[in-house]
Order: sequence, then structure tokens, then C-alpha cells
Amino acid sequence: MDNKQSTRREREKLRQRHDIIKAALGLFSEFGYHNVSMHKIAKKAEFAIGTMYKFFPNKEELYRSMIMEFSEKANSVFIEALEISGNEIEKIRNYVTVKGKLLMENEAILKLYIGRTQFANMDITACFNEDIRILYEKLLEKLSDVFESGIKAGLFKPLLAPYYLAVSLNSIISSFLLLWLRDPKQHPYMKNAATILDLFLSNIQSSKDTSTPAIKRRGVENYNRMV
Amino acid sequence: MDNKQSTRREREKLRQRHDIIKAALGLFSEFGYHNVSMHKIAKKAEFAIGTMYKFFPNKEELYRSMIMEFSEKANSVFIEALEISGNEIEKIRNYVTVKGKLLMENEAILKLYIGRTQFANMDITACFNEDIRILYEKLLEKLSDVFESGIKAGLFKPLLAPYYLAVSLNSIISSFLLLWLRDPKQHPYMKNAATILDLFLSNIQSSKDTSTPAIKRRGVENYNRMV
Amino acid sequence: MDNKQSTRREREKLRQRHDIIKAALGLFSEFGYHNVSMHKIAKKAEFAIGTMYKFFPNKEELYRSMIMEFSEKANSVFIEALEISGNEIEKIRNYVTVKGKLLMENEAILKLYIGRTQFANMDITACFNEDIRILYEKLLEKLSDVFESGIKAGLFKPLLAPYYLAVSLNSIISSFLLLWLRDPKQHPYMKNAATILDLFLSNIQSSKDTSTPAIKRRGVENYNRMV
Amino acid sequence: MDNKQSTRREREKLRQRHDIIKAALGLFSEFGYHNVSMHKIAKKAEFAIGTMYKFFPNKEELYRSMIMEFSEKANSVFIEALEISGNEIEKIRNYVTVKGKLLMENEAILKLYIGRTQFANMDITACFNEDIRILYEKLLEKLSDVFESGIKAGLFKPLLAPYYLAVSLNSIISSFLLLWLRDPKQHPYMKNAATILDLFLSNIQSSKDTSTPAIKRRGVENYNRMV
DNA sequence: TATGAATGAGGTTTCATTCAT
DNA sequence: CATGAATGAAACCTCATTCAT
Repeated sequence: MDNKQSTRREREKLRQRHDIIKAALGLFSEFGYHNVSMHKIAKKAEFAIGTMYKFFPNKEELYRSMIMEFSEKANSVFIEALEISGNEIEKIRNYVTVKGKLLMENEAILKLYIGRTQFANMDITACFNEDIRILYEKLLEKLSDVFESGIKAGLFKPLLAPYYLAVSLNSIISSFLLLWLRDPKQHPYMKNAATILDLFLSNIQSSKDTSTPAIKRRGVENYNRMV
Repeated sequence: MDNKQSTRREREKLRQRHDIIKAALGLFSEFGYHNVSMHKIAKKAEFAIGTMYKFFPNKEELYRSMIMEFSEKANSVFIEALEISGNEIEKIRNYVTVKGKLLMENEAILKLYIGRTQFANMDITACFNEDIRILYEKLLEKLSDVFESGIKAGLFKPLLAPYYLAVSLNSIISSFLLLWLRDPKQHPYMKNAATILDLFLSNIQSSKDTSTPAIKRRGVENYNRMV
Repeated sequence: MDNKQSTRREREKLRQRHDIIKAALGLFSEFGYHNVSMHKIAKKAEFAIGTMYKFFPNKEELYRSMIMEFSEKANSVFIEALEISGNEIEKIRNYVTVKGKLLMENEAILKLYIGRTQFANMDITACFNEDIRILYEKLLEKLSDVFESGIKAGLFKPLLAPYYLAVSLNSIISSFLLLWLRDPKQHPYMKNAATILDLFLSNIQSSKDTSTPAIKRRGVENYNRMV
Repeated sequence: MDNKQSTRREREKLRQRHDIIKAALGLFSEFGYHNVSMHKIAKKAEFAIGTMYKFFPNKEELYRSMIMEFSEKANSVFIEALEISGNEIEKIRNYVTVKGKLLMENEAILKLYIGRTQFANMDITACFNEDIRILYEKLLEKLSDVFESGIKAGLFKPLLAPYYLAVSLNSIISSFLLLWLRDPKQHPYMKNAATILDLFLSNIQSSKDTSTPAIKRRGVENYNRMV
């Protein structure tokens, strides 16, 4: 009984913690870290201000947790997207699709995720940039691996080092997502995404790519369940 | 004499204004807008706080001026880089080189320029995001034009619309610059830059490209004189 | 219990609010609006500066509330003083007495009340002058009515329109109160007040006036309870 | 020559000093002491800020000078108005008229003069309230004398001590002037002024009063020349 | 002498954080 | 435990005043 209750409590606590983070996400992504007060987050999350500090020792840590939590989830989804069965082209294509799907489904995360991963060393005294870097580097690593084996298989152009291909791909995805964010109708990400990949493809191999959209397995579903 | 004196005054004022902007640039780029107080900028610029407000009516306007000033200068340098004589490949290559040179020479500008142009719609209540967008779009337009005629000439791959090629190129440049910023030795931008272009090149035409690095005319020199 | 507790809280809050207003009243009336900082009021009221802003959104609103609160209370007491049973002379006499009593009991209110009602359109950007005017005009109206029926009854001289008699009476009361404020011993208001009325009396009727000071009912007591 | 030049200089200086005071008067009376900066006065007076401090050691002294200067002039005009030949009724009537004329001709002076003389003990750190009091008391003294001899002559009601009659008269004049200021058409001072006096007149003597408006000699003209 | 650029004390207000209830 | 009243450091900005030119 005791055990069960504490579990209930813990789950309840986790749920509350998540509510706070969700409220924070909405506000931070809309107004920016410094234009959102703890009081406003508390109000949106429907908690007393004091309660906030039971969950997070200070504002920065709330922010950090929020970013890290979403980043971790997103990252693992992205990495999973690279682990589908299929050749490297299929993997990358799936990655591009899944990343777009996930981030388009939640603009708030989009803004913050891209902002934080690309400009990790800016803004906020935040000493947690290292954490996010490490996380992001893991993704880059994974992506590099795929590119590397893809190059070996003659699927991708070996013009750039795999790591740089990874970085480039990510930055292009980001900019297309930002374009979409600015004007979804004029810049439909999914439509554009289809061709992004072509930039990286070895010409000869592009004809080899017989993967169909149907192959996109293991997608955003996991993440959504989490959020 | 009268005329001359007023010119002296004006020059002096301009110099001071520039000193303030320079101090602000250093601090803003290091700590972020909200973590820098006017007092700190005043101290770094070695002015009294009141003097600051003689030059800029408020903090936001100081920030805006700073960003816009540098952006305008940088943008015009970038556009010039696209206007050298030569074929489209040479133009783009020059652009990639010049952009890198200029931004690597001033890390502070690098951080803010990329941060502002890419994430113009975030942070700060700033209603001047529109201004910077417009400026940036002009550059993208120019870049698109070059890509477009390059495609017509069979130099670039027509996989993406010219505008998207422009966006992609810029985002890749940015990410390589950020890599360089993180670790200049491990990620030498100039060396990498040489191959960035290849992503966009039509395979057939890549052999056509006989331009040599020696062609890079009209470079960063202008900007340096300005800054 | 719940109800009771919330009442306790509310009463506590009201008491504190009143403490702030009281501190403000003392300082504002002694030094003037612009020579009193919020910090000084906070210190006198023994609150932290932040607490002040929990009660009043800004300095001007604190001032406005202070003036309006006291004015409303005072005004209602003054109007009540005119509503005692008796003839018009008795009413006016009671008014003169009550007004004197109330204001003499609190010099701070005296200064501000007279200052604000007489010079409602001066100083401070305050757009609340209209509010105080309206309040004051209501009193003048009431006073006019009494004079009017007094004139009809042949008690007051019909030399001036009732409204002007009201204005004149108030201004004379004010100046005698200011004299008293300057030197209470040399200018005892209450003693002088007894004859102020005579200025307005029709000679014939002055003999008719048989009211005795004992009649002064409904006086300042209410106000005191309130303040 | 030297003498003459220095005189010219002095006159020039005096004129400039007066220009400053005039500019200050307009601004102070419109916005209040604390809502007017030295810079604004300097701008309106068309002097450099530094020049202001050549004429007045600080803002408060400028204010003091302004008030005192106008008060002295006005006071002497008012006193002169009491010195016309004729009986006491004529004198007082002339006083009421002249005071109205002078103050109505310059609303700025009206606001400040009345405000300062009546509420000399408020606002501003001003330690010069004593000065203005003394000045004002001199006027009251003079007015008292006239009332006193008027009472002896049976012209005024002996209900109040002469000094109080003086105070009362002034306060009534002030309130009628403020009424006029608020709405000149609805509250024409001059028309009302004619009957103000009646409040103070002994009934029997009122018929004795044979003075005609034509008698108003020595009026505002002097003052106007001065201002 | 007149100027106005420069100064910096001090004002109002916000907001992250604490702690008694 | 949860609460939210209270705190006060620190931000932005104004303006009376000085002083080098």
C-alpha cells in the first residue's frame, strides 16, 4: 500500500512538473526567457509561486530542465528515425521527415530547439549549454555514421566529411523549418523536404533509391505520447 | 572655419557613438540583451550613464541601431561580393569567402548577425525584426538571382528553387562559421568553405569551373575600413 | 471558518493599505508630491518597496487613491452636516463647524483637501482632477440648495446667486482654516467660525436665528471612525 | 562711454533675465514646477542651458525669483489700487476690479500668484515661502487698514475683525477668479465682482455708496508696462 | 562670455526568491 | 505541504548642474 501510494504520488508529481514545463514552454517560446516572469508561468500552470520552487530551484533551472527534457525526447526520436531498417538514403529521408513532423507539430519546441541547438553558446548566463551541446553532438555523431556508411555504399557524395554533411543537413532542415514557420503555405516543409536530400545524394545513386514514403517507420508517435 | 569645426564636432560625435556601439556589441554578443545593463555598457564605453541616453533614446534603440548598423554594412559587403565579374560559381565562391572573412574577423558580429538574421522573430519585444528581415531578404533575393542565372547556365543543380538554394547556402555557411567559432583549429572555415559550394554544383559543370581563388576581388576590405 | 479567515485577511490587507496611505499623506502633505519618493513612503510605512506596488500599481495611483479616499469620506461627512434637521442657518453653521473640526483634526488632510479642491486643475499630469472636481461640485450643489431655500425663507442675503454663496463660503472657510494652521492660537478657527456665517445672513433674519451650538448633531464622529 | 555701455549691458541683461522668467512662467504655470526641466525653459527662452545658470544659481532660485518678481509687481499694483482717492468702499471696489483685471490678463500669473499666496506653505522644498508670506501680509495689512477705517466710517459691517475681512475678501476674489478661469463665459468675474463687495457692506451704508465705476483710477496699466 | 556635452545621483518600477502561515 | 505576501536588489531612465572650450 505504502509503495503503491508513493507511486501514485510520484506520478502525480511528475504530471505536475510536466504541466509547469508545458506552461513555461508556451511562454518562453512566445516571449523569450527574460520577458516571462515566474509569476506568469505559475499563473498559466495554475500553481502558487511557491510551488514552482518546490519543483525547480530557480528560473534558470526550470528553463534548463524544459530545454533538456524536450531536447532529450526529441533527440531520441530523431535518433530512432535513423535506426529504421533500410539503406542510408531511407534513413536520412526518414530523419528529415520525422524531424519536420515533430517540430511542426509544436512550434514552441521548434523555436526553442533550433534556437538552443544552433546558438547554444549565446544568451542567458546558462552554464547548461554544455549539456545541450553534448546531446546535440550525439545526434550529429549518429547522423555522421549514417552518412559515412552511405558514402562507403556510394549513396552520398563524399565531397564533405560525414560530420560536415550532418551539420549541413541539420542547418538546412532548420532553415526550411523556419521558412515554414514564417509562412506555412508558401513554404510547405514536407514538400520541400523531399528534395533537400538530393543535395547530398551522389548522382549515380539517386536512381538507386527505391524507397517509398511508406517505409517511414518509427516516427513521431513516440514523442507525442511523451509530450 | 565654421564649417570645419562643425565637421570636427560631428566626427567626434560619430566616433563616440561608435564607441558605445562597439562596447554594446561586445557585451550583448557575450551575455545577451537582457543580461547587459546600460550601466555596464556605459562603464565599458567609459561614458556616464546620462551620456548614453544622449546618443540613444533607450536601450532597445541602442540595440536596434547596433544590429542594423552592422547588418547594413555587412549586407552591402555581401552583396558586393556577389557582384564581382565572373561566372555564377565565382560569384558564389566569392560570397562564401567574403562572408566568412568578415564574420571571422569579428566574433561578436558573427554571433549577433547570424542570430538576428536567422532568428529574427524571436526574443525581445523588438518590433524592428521586420527591418532586419527586409534587409536579409534583399540579400537572399540577390543570392537567388545568382543561383537562378547559374542554373540557366547549367552551373548549379536545379533541384531546389533558387530561393531555397540561397537559404540553404546561407544556413550552411552559418553552421560552418559556428563550428569554426567553437573550435577554429578543428574546423577551419576557409578550408571547408572551398567544398561547401560543391553541394550546389551540377556534376557536369563542376569540371567547367576553372576559376581560381586568385579571382576573389572586392572583399572584406571595405567593411574593415567602415568598422 | 473559511469565510472568517478570508475576512481576517481582507481586514489585514485593508489595514495595511491604510497604513501606506497614512504614511503617504503625511509625506505628501509636508513635502509635496514630487519631493517624496516611493522609497521614503515605503520606509515610513515600514514596508518593502515591492510591497507598495502590490497595493498601488504606481505612485500616481497611490496619490490619487489617497486624495480620493479622504475626499470622499470628508465630502460625505460635510454633506451629512448639511442634512441635520433645523433651518438653513443651523445647517450652514453645522457645516462650518464640522468642516473645521474634521480638517483641524488632521492637518495633513487639511492641506491636501483644500489644495486639491481649490486647485484641482493644477500641478501633476494627473488626469484624476476631473474626479475630484465632480466630487467637489456635488458638495457645492448641496450647499447651493441650502442657500437657495435659505434665501427663499428670507434667512440669507440674496446678493449673490446661491452657487456663488456656496463658493464664497467655502473659500472663506478655507482661508480661516489656513490662518488657523499657521497660528492656531492667534487665529482660533472655531471662535472665528461663529461669525463667518454673519457675512451671509440677511440682517433681519439674524435675530430670528435662535439656534444654539448644542444643536450641532451628526458631526465629525463618523469620519473619525472611518479614518 | 564706459558708463553708458555698462548701462546698455545691464539693460540687455535685465531684458534677458526677464525673457527667461517669462518662459519659465508659461511653463511652470502650465505643467507645474516638477514637470518642467531647466532644458525646456532654456529652449523656450532660447538660451543655452549654461546661460540659465549665469542668471539664476539653480532651478529653485529661478522659480523663487519668478514668483517674487511677479508678486512684488502685482502687490504694488494692488496696494496702489487701494490708495486712490475716495471713500473706503471706492477703494475696495477698485481693488477688486484691478486685481481681477490684472490676473485675468495673464492666466499664468493668476494660477501661480493665487496658488503661492494661498498655499505658501506647501509643495517644493522652498524655504522662500516666508518671503512671499511677508509680501502678502503687507497687502493684507493695507487692506485691513482700509476696512478698519471703513468700519469706523460705518461703511462696512463690523462683524469680523478688519484683518479677517481682508482675508475673506481675498479668498472670495480668488475663488471667483478660479471660477472664471474654469469657464470665463459662465462665470464672468467682472460682473460678479460688482456684488462681491456687498457681502461686506453695512446695510445702512450701502445706500450711501455713490461711487461710480468711472472713478477706478490707477489701474492695471502700470503693471502691464512692467510685465 | 556663452555654450552645451557630460555627469551621476536618484527616481520609479519589476521580479526572482524566501518563509511564515 | 502548498501557499502567496513580502522582500529588496537592480533595472531603466531623467534632469539639475558643472566645466572645458
